[in-house]
Amino acid sequence: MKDNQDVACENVHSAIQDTLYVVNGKWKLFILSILVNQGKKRFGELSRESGISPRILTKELQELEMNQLISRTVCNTKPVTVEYSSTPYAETLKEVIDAMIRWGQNHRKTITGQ
Amino acid sequence: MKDNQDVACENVHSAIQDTLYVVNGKWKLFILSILVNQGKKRFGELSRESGISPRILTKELQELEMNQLISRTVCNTKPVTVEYSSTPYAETLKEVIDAMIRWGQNHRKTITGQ
DNA sequence: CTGGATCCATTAGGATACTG
DNA sequence: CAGTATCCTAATGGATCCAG
Repeated sequence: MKDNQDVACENVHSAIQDTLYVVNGKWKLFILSILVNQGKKRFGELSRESGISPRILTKELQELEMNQLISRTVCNTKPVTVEYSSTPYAETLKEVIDAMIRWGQNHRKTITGQ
Repeated sequence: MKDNQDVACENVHSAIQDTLYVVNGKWKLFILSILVNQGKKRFGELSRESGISPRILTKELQELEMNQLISRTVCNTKPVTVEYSSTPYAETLKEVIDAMIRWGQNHRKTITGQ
């Protein structure tokens, strides 16, 4: 294991940085957790439920779409509505998201003294 | 599971936000991954290996220490050296760290076309 | 309804030089 | 060696107005 670790050392470091680069900031993993766990949402729903202002939400959604983690569908309604949903590729992040949810739940118990 | 999800919905959201609040920024999880996987490091080692400038590193380490995720030990050397190491509580974050390392490795393969 | 445009305040992050 | 001080840039976030 030591040997493995030594040779893999550089890769391990760049790996976690690669992930942090894709899901950087306060919002991306949060948005993904909503879409992955609850399915598709419209722009307004996301804005309301997350508390993210439209300007920031637009930017975050565009970056997530660039990384193939969400898809954007314009609906033929009047006025137009737009649905965002997580892609199959985003499902591969579920392991990360779930681990963070579990840790957050446990951490809250810990700091509030159970 | 639907029922569970509905009642747990608010908690799930705040949970991931709680986690993101503790390990916010580009560096905290990266620093933790080094200390968790490689054991204790001195300030200078961390700065060199991570590429984080001293000012930022100091700030990040202080915040991690405040959250009981790392411990700081001043050694009786001349000149003084300081060792940082992950705490047992940081081990509970290993699940998150490892998931992010695995995802980053896979993501790199994906975007470079395997 | 979606989301772009503008303006402004706050914060995060980086480079460099310097002190105990 | 460890960490501060100073200075600066970029990113983040909120408010509001507006257009397709």
